[in-house]
Amino acid sequence: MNVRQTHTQRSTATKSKLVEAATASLVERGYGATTSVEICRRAGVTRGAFNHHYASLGDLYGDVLDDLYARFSSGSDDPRATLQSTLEQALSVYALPEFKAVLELWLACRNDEKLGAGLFAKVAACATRFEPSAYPHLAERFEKHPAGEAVYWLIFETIIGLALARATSPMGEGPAHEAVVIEQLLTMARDQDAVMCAKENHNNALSSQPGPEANRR
Amino acid sequence: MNVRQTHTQRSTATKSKLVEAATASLVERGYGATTSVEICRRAGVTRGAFNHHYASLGDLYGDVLDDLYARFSSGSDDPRATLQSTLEQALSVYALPEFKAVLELWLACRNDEKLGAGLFAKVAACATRFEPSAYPHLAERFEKHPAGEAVYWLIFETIIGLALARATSPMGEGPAHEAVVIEQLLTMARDQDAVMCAKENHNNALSSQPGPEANRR
DNA sequence: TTGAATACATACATGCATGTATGTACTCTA
DNA sequence: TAGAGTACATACATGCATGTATGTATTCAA
Repeated sequence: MNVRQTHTQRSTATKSKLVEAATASLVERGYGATTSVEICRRAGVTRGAFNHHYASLGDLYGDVLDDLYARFSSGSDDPRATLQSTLEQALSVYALPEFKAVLELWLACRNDEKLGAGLFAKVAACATRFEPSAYPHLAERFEKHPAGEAVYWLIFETIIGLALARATSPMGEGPAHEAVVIEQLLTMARDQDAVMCAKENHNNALSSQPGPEANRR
Repeated sequence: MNVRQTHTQRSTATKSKLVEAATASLVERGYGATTSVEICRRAGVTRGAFNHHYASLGDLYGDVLDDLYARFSSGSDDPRATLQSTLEQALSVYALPEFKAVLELWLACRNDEKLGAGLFAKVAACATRFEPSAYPHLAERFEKHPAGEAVYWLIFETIIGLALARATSPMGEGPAHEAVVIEQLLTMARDQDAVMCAKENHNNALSSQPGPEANRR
């Protein structure tokens, strides 16, 4: 029916279509409504094709998570990361519609034992990518400045909260107070960066950077 | 079979059992696995009883949300609320296992059109209970101190993030960094309270309260 | 006290998601 | 190029959740 294709070409193409369809369905309709029938309908393949490549939905979700994590953490290995740059990277990611797919799978892992058995290790492995240890230079500074790590985790949890707000809003838009919260986070990140930077190289950073306590509004 | 009971007594007792069973099932097994069969099994009633009182699961979830909101917001109408007291009230609530039931229903509302049609108004009405306007004295101060409202919303979203972390963890426990994040929030709340309080009654608050920039760690 | 309404209980029918089993066309390898 | 393996497609069977319809016991109201 199609043009001539190698086996691996057909396989990867079909699996890719299934992964994309599953992601889209998770975002638009949630975990509960994301059935194999719905996924195959979106992907334009039959359930036979799905069953040939994946033993269960959980298997497919494994590939979905791999795909999403790869998208989310691209470019996160900058060796000169600061709290501000880390925050800005996170901000560029959390508002993506696909983030809802991750939230759906997180909750599903907790709820569905069979799914969790297969996926939980992958979820846990992903979680380490968001820990400070994933940013060596940040982690190093945190050893001397525990307050920096506190700010890091505060930023992290706040972003998750904002992502959940988007995921639960009817059109996927952010809450009315989103901008002001982000502004607050940016201020905190910059202030803490200034503190940590100032103590590293004593007296040359303070003049060019705003003071650590600046809360301009 | 039972001792003599009035009609309304039997009704309220049965509905109460159904609400509790539904909440427990939402917490333990999530929205997807919370079927009418499962709820009735937990409640110890037949599906006939359930169908007699509720036209659908969505109707029951309406009562579930009412019950949970009543529990969560009890005592939130203190006229002398501060950011710190509001935060402490929130901290005493968000870690309750029942909070996961609310999260499940929030996401389900977004995912399930039929459910959302009936429940979304109720969810939105609940959301207003968490807005600053629900704390008149706080809202009044925020008019002169927009930064206070920023801190308020930051606290709000961070707590949601922490609640989600608990909801998605295998045993419902908080993340390792939970304590340090909460400590950071408390510091921010106290500092901002001091700022707002200091500007209200000029010079008597600063001596007894820690300075607004204190970040003791 | 008697009819009517309420509060259930039971049984049946329907729809849907999944799993499996088998058939077919294409591709690779020897 | 011929057999074998791969990549699907189709059909059937099963299980489960929901809705409905009807039956029964209890309570209420006149």
